[in-house]
Amino acid sequence: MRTRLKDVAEALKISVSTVNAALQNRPDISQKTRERVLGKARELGYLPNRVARSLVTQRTQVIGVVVPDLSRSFFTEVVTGIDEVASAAGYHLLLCNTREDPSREDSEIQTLIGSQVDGLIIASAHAPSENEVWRELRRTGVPFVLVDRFFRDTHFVGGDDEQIGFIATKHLIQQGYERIAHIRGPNVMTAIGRLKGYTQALHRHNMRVRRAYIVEAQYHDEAGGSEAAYKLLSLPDSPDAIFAASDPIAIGALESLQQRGLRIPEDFGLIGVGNVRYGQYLSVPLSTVDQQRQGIGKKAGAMLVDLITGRANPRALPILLEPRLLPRRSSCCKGYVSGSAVASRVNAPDHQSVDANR
Amino acid sequence: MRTRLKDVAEALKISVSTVNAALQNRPDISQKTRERVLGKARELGYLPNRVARSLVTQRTQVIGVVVPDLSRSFFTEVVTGIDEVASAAGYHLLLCNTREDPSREDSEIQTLIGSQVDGLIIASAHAPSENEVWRELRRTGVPFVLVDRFFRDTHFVGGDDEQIGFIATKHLIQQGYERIAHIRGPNVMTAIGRLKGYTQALHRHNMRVRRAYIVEAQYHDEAGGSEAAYKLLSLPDSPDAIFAASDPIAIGALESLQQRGLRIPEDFGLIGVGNVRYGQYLSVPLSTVDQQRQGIGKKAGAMLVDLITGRANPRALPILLEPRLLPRRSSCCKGYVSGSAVASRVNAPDHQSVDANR
DNA sequence: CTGTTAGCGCGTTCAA
DNA sequence: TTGAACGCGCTAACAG
Repeated sequence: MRTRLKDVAEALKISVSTVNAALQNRPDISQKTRERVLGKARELGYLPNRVARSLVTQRTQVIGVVVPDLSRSFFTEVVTGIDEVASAAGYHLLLCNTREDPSREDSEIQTLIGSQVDGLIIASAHAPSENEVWRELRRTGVPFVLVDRFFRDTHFVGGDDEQIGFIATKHLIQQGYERIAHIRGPNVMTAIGRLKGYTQALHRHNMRVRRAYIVEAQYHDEAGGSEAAYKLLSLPDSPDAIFAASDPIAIGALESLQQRGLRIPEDFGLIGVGNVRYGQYLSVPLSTVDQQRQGIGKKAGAMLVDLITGRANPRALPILLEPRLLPRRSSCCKGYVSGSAVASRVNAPDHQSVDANR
Repeated sequence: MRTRLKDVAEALKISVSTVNAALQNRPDISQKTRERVLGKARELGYLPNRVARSLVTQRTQVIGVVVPDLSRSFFTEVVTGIDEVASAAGYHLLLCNTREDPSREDSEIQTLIGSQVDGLIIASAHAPSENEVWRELRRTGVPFVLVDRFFRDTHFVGGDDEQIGFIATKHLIQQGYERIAHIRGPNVMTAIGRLKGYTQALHRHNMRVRRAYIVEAQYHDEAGGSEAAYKLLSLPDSPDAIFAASDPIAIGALESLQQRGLRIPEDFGLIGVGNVRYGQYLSVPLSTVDQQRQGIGKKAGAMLVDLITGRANPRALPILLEPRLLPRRSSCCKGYVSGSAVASRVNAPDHQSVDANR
């Protein structure tokens, strides 16, 4: 059913290794045989068996990709970025969705190693402490790059979360908001970094950090964002702006704000993170910080390919992509009544259309 | 560096095949040896080499997935659905992004076949005529399922596009709109089906189909939707509602409508297709038709797994998932002034939160 | 230039 | 209950 090298060889009454050499365009094969081989191979529909090839070459041209949640746009965009550089370098992606389950992550990584992937890109679901499997990874020597969640002494590519928190908060301050709250993400690196940036920006501008102004939600949970905003608005001395750790949180918050009858951005400022698609088409165009999701994927893919081919520095050094502020109407600006003044100021620095579609 | 069966065997001074048998939990191995083997295997960090295993078993436990554009949410949601059932059945996904390039699709499918994938799920970039590679697919006997784009005599899972077009248009008619235009997608099956449903609905309600009311845009192109709507509004007898073939098109159209100062839904009705995330949070919550994207992926995955394991009917029969109308504010309803009456009517049938997150 | 030979790591006979 | 031998399809020495 499947044509093998041997079938081509027998049809031509020559040896397997000659066929092989001809198909590899090796120079030590006569033009005539090469043509005969190519012709017959095509005629019989020969396709090289990459499994057999991998067994001997010890390379699969496959990169394992491990993500915690395929249904979140962050990860699919990262995967898209990875695929772009990986496929250009001749690699395919073997995809694993761990659904935020650390034990599943461990077992998936093991089967990926068993699959002889040439390298791995992992967005880990593990808490910072329990990094068991990576000993295994190190032992086998499979090159791997972490994205989104960082661990010591590993190759890492991610957004610069402190910067993200810092520029988002600073932006709100500069727009004249005075009581800035933060809806933070769960207890993972990225959320911690954004929180840190938030507090730093407040300090830098001599504003105090109030515990009550910091509430938590899941990154992808609009309802949670809504609740969190509701809590904040119920405070005795309620805030006049929110830096949300993600766009979905911000979108949820927006609902609460609007239900409360608050005018945005006049009464209340709002900014998120992630630059989700359609953020600019929301009932109030949402200011956000772009983390360069595809860029993270591309960098990670490029780094891994370099690691595989030995072109990269095997010393682990983290790469942080610079975030970009995308001010839109939801935070621009307190005091403006509406309309064109804001719109024109907002359009210029908005890189969305340029970068989101590449 | 990598532990092999042989290494475990030598460490234990027993034969490879005994180790193998022990690891497979075959009953004809004594409890004692089994434990010794398991212990040593764990100690040495043995992971079965799936490449070698595949070479002999002729199965890889890998499903090839071919999509034309990873950056479109439709395909990533389908992939998510596929992964859900595939991983549950013990399969991994080998992902290929063809970037809408038919020749790339052909070559990718070939390397996937060469990779000995156990099956393929393909969202084809090919125009209906040029189905070259599928002879190859048929010849090799690799089971495959098509999604999104249909071809004769193949296993297919997709949305019911005629239904989609029909119920969307019918909905606009029932809401009292009278001059209903259609921004159709490009010349592919899905767009043709939706167009057909559109014309059928008009006929059914004794409304005429006007050529000028049908303009074209790319599915994922908001700017194109915007232009298309602009054209429609420039018509002498301009429409009072648009059925857009996708949500992004509808979102683009929405911009044009608002720039024109039209009140939605009072002056103008709008409905899209796809149930993109955040559609309900847009400046006007967007009515849409849910195609069940993840459902398509799940069905396709389940069908392929059945095909691989021989449980499925090898006769090709297309599966069309039933679309669901999600009426939101953008089309509900002409004559209503605003607010709560609409909102409450709209919330009940909105399945988004239920289905989008599974 | 072409053919022969020897593995890659594992699974599956069949003997012992 | 265990071990030896063979083959999956291909690549890479080396021999002719």
